[in-house]
Amino acid sequence: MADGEPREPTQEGVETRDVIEEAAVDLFARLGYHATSMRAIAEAADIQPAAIYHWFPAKESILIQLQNDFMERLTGAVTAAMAKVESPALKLAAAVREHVVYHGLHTREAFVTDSEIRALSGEAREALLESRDAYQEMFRSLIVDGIAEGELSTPDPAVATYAILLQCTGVALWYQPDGALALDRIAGLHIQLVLGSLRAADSLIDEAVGLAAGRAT
Amino acid sequence: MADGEPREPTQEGVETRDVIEEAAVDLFARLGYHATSMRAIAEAADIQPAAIYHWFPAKESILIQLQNDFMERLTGAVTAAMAKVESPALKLAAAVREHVVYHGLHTREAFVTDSEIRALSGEAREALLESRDAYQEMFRSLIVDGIAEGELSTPDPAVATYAILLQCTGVALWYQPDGALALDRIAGLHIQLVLGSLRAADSLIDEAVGLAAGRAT
Amino acid sequence: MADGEPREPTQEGVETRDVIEEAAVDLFARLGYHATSMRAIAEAADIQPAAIYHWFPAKESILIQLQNDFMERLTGAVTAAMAKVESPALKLAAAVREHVVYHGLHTREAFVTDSEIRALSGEAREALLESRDAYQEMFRSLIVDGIAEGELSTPDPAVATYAILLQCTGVALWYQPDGALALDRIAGLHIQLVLGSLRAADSLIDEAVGLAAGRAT
Amino acid sequence: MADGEPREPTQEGVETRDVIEEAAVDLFARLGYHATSMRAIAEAADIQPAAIYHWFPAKESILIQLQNDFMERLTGAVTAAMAKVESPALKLAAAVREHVVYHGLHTREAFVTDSEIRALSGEAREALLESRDAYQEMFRSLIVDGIAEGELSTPDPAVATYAILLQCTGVALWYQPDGALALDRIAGLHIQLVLGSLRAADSLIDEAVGLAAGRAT
DNA sequence: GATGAATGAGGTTTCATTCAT
DNA sequence: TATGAATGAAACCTCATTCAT
Repeated sequence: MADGEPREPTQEGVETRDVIEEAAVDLFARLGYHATSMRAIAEAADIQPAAIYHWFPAKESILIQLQNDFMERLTGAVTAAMAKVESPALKLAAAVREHVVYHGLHTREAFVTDSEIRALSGEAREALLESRDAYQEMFRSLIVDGIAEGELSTPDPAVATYAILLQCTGVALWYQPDGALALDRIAGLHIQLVLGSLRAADSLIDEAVGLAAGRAT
Repeated sequence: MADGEPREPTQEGVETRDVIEEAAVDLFARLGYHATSMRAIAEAADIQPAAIYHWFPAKESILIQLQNDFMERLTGAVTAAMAKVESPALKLAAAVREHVVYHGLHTREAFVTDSEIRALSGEAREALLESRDAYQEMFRSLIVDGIAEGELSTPDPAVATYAILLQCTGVALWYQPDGALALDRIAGLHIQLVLGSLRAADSLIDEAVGLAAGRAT
Repeated sequence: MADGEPREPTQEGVETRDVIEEAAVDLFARLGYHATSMRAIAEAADIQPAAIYHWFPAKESILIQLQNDFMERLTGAVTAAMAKVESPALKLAAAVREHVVYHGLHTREAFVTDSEIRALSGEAREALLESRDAYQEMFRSLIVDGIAEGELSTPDPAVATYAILLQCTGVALWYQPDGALALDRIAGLHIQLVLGSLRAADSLIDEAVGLAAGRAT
Repeated sequence: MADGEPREPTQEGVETRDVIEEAAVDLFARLGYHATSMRAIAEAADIQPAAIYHWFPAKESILIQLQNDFMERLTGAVTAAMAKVESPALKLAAAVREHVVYHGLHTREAFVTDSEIRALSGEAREALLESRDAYQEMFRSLIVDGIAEGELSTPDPAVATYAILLQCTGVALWYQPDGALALDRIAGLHIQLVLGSLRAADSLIDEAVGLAAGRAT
């Protein structure tokens, strides 16, 4: 938030900033942060390298903004989705669904946020790790609650949380918008996999998948 | 360790190659391939940068060797583990167990192999993608066979394969050898999660976990 | 001149490009292309090595530009000189004169263009060889025409062309602007040598030398 | 002579030294001295780079030996050829013939000797320049003598010497042993060109060409 | 708001050479 | 007689960044 504050948002200016971000996320996702040069970003954005420094104080700021924005919006979307249902298992299903859909809609941002944490230095890294941990904790406590309520079962909620988030986050790695599989269906499949791996009852799984179906972000 | 200090005369030349590889895998895993300089590798290996070129023709070659070695050994270990049991579900459990254990024993190699495919160029990239795809296909066909035999169930074996491998591979991201959790136990947990997500019967899961337990790589 | 001294603000950016070219041609001529480092060029141009890359994409580009410019201007000057007289022998004399004078005025460019063709790679080499061959062909056909008209005589026009161009080009190797010999006189001497070696009549030689005299480039 | 003295000439050893020299002259001629690496020479000689240092103390020594040998042998051959005839013009013709033939038989050595003088440093450069100057002086004094005897005529013997040697030396640049032109004929042509450019009588030229014909080195 | 020019540090790689064996 | 391993310097070039305009 602190880094790379937007200047006065005249219409043209804001566009340039967006063009830079778009170019950056695309290159970061395809080549990686360190393999992407400011020159390459500038070229993709059809401006001069120096112009980037009007909008971002440094290369790292583009990354930071990207990652923080993604985490904030993801957390918001998932929190909102969870609020709409009651039981822990259904909340978990809603969270999984929103997580998968959001990752499918923003594969590049998701991948960059996840894989380039190590490119950050100092405070920015700490901050991102913190919000990531908070995000994971949301899922873990749902699982714990679900166990407490007898809906779910697993010998190790912490490991299960890692495993579940990894498989859901991984959607960003292979999902393609123009592919044969609809994002909605993929989300449903993941609910089934997740609740299945937590030994939920068939009826609960069916309910969870059914509730989730047909709703878009 | 300091500059100028004479090193103990290396026992064999090949040791230098190993030292370079060790330094490289460590840095690649911590910083990423592009964020790791040859100078840094040389420093970590306590040699001059030029000496690296006596053993590897280019920076990329170190990465290629690392990745190919890992994939080859992983595939070998998993194939061998699968051969020891009969039914598709038990083969899958054995594969999951070996995959998790191998990734836990070689977290850095696993992570670098997985995350730095894009750092490769041309043929090396194609070759690695090919062997990765073949590896994935092993798992997918086990799932398909398990469904055919009535042991397993999932609406979409392809998506399930992605999801399962992602969560098992992810062990390399968080497992720490000196942590509280034994690798053996983590492997067992993943068998439970995987077979659970594929709706295997409780008895089958128990059998699979039991069979796997107590065997080391 | 010394380090750290502020330079007079360059009048125009393009001047830097010229300074680089001047430094490069000087070093290439004295040390050879491969013995000249970018650092040395930068130092001679009183800029940082990186600044060169603002004006030329690579070391080879400096050479290519140098050579192409020289060949183009030389060909233009010689072609123009030839157009001013009628008979083949007089055209040849005019060409020799212009060739010698141009080489004397641009000894370094001439020498570098001639001697560093092999430093080029691929297309640039082909292109330069082509323009050099076309240039040689101009001289050869003049000799052939002169023979046809009975003005000149030689058993082998091709060999004569090589020999004549070598001796005229060689002026760039030994001529010194501040030396005792005027360029004009050297050009006249070469007309005499060339026409003499082609058995031209004394009267024709005298006419050719006379026509050429007193005209500057 | 001083540099790179041959060790005890056991049969194998001498062979290695020759192989190195052969590889070096070939590469120096094709790529230039500075563009040729010791590794490349070693590879062409099918040995390890370190082995070269058993036979030559440094890269420059290979060049020095090459150039000195060539100049010594060339001077010897030309001197011997000159001794066989009497008048200055015929001596010049014999010298031209021997010079051309020797350059045709040793194009690579000739070219390297001529073009890589600037690659030498210090004493070696001085020494080579000295022997080159002495060689040129031989030709110049023949021309001066020829003029004194009324056989030859040129307004400037010094310039004529440069021009004549440049065209004759240039044979090394374009002559190809397997080409259509016999070296003998090329030598004859150059005698004609040289004596022609010095305004020798037709009868003298015919005699000079005739005397030279049919003799091989 | 954006550019063109430039910088200083550092990137990967190659160089000629050395030396113990 | 030759090698394999290693070195320190330097090669070309790219990097993120700055700044006057």
